[in-house]
Amino acid sequence: MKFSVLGLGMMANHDKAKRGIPPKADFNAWYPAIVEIADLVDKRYPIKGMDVWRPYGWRAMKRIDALTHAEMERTGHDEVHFPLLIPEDLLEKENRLVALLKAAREAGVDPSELRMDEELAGFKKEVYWVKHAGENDLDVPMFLRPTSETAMYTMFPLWVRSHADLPLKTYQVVNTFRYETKQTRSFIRVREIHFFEAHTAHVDEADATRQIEEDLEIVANIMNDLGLPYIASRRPVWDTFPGAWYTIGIDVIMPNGRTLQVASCHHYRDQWAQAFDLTYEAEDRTTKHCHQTTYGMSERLLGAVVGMHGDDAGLIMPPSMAPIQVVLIPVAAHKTEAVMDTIHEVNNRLKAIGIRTHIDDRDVRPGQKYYDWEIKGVPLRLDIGPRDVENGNAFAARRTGGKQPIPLSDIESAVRSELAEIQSTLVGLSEEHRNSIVRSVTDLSELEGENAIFEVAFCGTDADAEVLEKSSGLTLLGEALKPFGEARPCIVTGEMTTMRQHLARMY
RNA sequence: GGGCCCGUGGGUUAGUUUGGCCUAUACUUGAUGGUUUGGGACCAUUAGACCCCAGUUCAAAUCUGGGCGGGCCCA
Repeated sequence: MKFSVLGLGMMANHDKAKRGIPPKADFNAWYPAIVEIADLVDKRYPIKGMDVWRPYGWRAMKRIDALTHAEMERTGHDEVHFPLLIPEDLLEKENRLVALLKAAREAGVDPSELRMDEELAGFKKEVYWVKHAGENDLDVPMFLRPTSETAMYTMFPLWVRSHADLPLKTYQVVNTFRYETKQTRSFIRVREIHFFEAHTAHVDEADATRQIEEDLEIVANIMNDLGLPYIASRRPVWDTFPGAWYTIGIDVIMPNGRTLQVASCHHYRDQWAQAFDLTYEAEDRTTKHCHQTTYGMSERLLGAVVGMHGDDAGLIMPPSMAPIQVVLIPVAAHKTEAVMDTIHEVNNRLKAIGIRTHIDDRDVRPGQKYYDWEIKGVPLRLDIGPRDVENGNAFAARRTGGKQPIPLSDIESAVRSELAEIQSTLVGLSEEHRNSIVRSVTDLSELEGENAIFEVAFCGTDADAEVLEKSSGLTLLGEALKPFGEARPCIVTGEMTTMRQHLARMY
């Protein structure tokens, strides 16, 4: 914000305050403010952690979903839709599975390498229960799905009979529920979650592993579309999803250097299949257990887009998912009829090539429109006034910075290249951001400083990891999917290793 | 699990310590009319609130208890 000696600065300051956007540097104030000011959500619904999606926010989310649907179609997943309610008794299978794995782990592994496992029964406390219907208590209580393994794997055995039914690749986009007791935050920590989950079943471990590789490719595509910097890590054992052989977490690097897990993939091997009797008849007529995977993402993707790209003036939507890619602003339309004619012509031509446009013909001053659309993060603005019509131009202003006239005669390709430039600016910024935040360190004493993620060589036990986390106050994201090229000494044990791990502050 | 704090128009808030001056402050917002319109215009008119229940009291936004809702800190 600029201040002038003439008091105009004071005016500007006051006007800014009208919208009440705190500076982005104060992220913890900026984020909750901007999601409401930009009309993404209405937090006034009287249940904590359950925001109302407003039209603009919902459209933004649906655009992100559209990217996901396109990837699902490309990779041959079929969309399904399971019930929200799950009967309590189905949980028994799952509990038995988790207990079994826990026992096995404890029996087979040196206890010094294991951490204390607090939860397990914790699951029941984090879900919403339906215990009455009408006037009656239910014989079998039901709960609102926190995720759909239990529901789906009850049905999968009915669907899978032979190897010809495999691979089974399904997904759904649904709401899931978690009874959060901690502080909630729009999109980031909520009680009703807009959730995507893909569930697959395969003939063997190798095929399931190939699925995980495909999942990571999908992650890469979507993250590139959204311009988000991320780290994919194989989670430590204690952070592995119950019942999973291993879990890969996808963490976005937020502006303040904290990480936000936006997605995860789980390789279940045949552990769940054994618990749920998910078998198939192989070509050699023998009966085998399926190997399964899941891949989940949530509305946190939108939270990451908001957090990563926004600035002091509001949101910045990447063109790939912006509900409105181009806003058309008629200027001084009352002076020349040709202004509105030109606006409509440009609008029609852009719509014809599939660009999402909006004409802002409200009867307010242009300046107010500019500010409004900056807050909402529309990537490209086209002003058209009498002067522009005369010159055969539209005046293009990029939300990422920069303004210039572009020719009306070739408006389609000019707009396309403006949008492409905005997209690549955002991707470029995201890479810069990653490079500025991730710091490679070789000694425990260097694990200091705010706004940083530390890359280390680490191959210690769970107990070593616990010490590492406790002493630094950071969280171990896990083993990066790409190891170091050459072995280095482990930051704790000093042993040579290529294991590349990250330590960060997580949301 | 333990501790602390808060609840006033759509939003942000003053007033609560010490009950009465509250027929509740200011900004913002909404509506209507007019003048305006190339970076947040202005004027006029107008709309809108003390979380709920019980109690104390001549008198409660203010005190007490409970409920509901929200926030923060620690494990």
